[in-house]
Amino acid sequence: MQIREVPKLRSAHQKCGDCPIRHRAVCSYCDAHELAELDAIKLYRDFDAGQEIVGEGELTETLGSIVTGVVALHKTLEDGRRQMVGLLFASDFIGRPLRPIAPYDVIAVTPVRMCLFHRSQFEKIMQKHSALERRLLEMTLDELDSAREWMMLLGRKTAQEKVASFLVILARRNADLAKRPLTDGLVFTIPITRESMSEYLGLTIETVSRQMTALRKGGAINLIEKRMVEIADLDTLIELSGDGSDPSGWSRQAQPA
Amino acid sequence: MQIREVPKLRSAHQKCGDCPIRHRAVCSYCDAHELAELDAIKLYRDFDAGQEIVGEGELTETLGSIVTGVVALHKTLEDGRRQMVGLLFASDFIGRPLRPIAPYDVIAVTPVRMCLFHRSQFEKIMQKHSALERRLLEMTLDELDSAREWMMLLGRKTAQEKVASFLVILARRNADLAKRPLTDGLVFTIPITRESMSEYLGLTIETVSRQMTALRKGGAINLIEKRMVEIADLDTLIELSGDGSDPSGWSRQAQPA
DNA sequence: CGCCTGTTTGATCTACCTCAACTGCTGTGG
DNA sequence: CCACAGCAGTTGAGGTAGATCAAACAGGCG
Repeated sequence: MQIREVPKLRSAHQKCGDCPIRHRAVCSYCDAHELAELDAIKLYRDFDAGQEIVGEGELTETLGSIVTGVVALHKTLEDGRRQMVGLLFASDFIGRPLRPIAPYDVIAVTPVRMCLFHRSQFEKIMQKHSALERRLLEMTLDELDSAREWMMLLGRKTAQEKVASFLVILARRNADLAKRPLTDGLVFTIPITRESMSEYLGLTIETVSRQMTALRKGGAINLIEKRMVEIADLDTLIELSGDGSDPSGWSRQAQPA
Repeated sequence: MQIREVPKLRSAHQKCGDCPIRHRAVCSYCDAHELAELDAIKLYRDFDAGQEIVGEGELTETLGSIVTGVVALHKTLEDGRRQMVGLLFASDFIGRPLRPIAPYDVIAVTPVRMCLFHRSQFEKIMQKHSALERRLLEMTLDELDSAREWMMLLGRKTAQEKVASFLVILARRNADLAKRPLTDGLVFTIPITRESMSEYLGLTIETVSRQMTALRKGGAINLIEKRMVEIADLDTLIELSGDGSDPSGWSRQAQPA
């Protein structure tokens, strides 16, 4: 559990200007001067897949952005039941300024590189320059919308709809990142295990597996590998996801205005 | 449905200084000067119980704080399944700056008085004075935590645990507002119908009713009236709610630093 | 090769849903 | 003042989606 004891520090000290998440992360509204201030205090750190980044209830002395990789937020009940409450990707921000105690586990799902700041230093800069604060507010509002969409999924959707919805989200994100339209034939990998999927969707691992097979047999998807999906029939998949015309949501990836 | 056409405008133009939510709302960090600016553009509006304040997918031209009353946020699937995704009380903020399209219905559960601002005016002031923005960020982060706690409830808790959890939240909030400790004997009213409870908890109305009876028969609560609950045995109730020692959460009402 | 982890598939069980009836209030109108 | 309609809530009987328990399979790795 405490692999965290030996954090890797490979300080591949990259200039912020070249950063792959420069235009989407919390720093995206910063001007050159502000960026320089952040640059001076930032710190890269790598985590292995499966490694715990922060434990539920812990005091966190750092916060920062995901540069590469996928991170999951988990809550656990005493008897071990677990629910994923966030799934974060490159450019997403981890840690809550002014709220030092983590209300959930933070776990690297794939190998992850973080761009970290010390809490107090970051908070100081944030109070000085509103660009950071503004962007963080935007990102938090988007997270909140996404959490609410997820609540609808957890509370009211069937197992089939949950799994289909999850695949649509992943497909959207992948099409987005590849700057390609979301169409039949799109192939992407599911970055998490079936077990994590079940924790995301409020199901058991068996039910997730059965629904994946059902979607495959129903012609909505092809399973190229267990973790590699091809969208065979997007319309069907969206239909099965329960939010057909999807007026509001899911696309948290909305461009930052 | 469109009772909204005839909004009451009773402009009981109250000074911000006397406002009951002055020290908790989005404006709580504002100094006298900033407050005066807000005062100049604010507008009170009252809504009846059951009235729709904003519809899902609508463009909202106003945002603001709840002065009195209870407000619910709902999402609806095409086939009519509904999930409550937020339950807001006095001093909570409604509306998302920079995000004009509402991703959910906003409905007055009790009679509600709102303190409203025009979106563009509010955003302008917000960009000028960071006090507003800072407080809004804090409140949004707290909402997000609360949404995540709720996800845990929806995804993993049993019907019994859901209902017990809901009662504990209400009890906490009531004890808080009354500035009294949370103990056996506390009496409070449930501000929503059984139907709304079921939409909050991702259950049916019948299951909610059955679990209320079970909690009563189990000696955890007394039902003074259908909507009025006495905490008979707080320890049992918390035990049944599933998060016994509750390390992290539920207490979104944390004092603003 | 055999072990381990992740995944699939099958058989059964149960918590919660669905459908239906009934109770108690409150308001309305003859 | 009573009849009764309408709504919120409760209770019961039976059905089902998804959980649980169990077994088998596939791929990677020492």
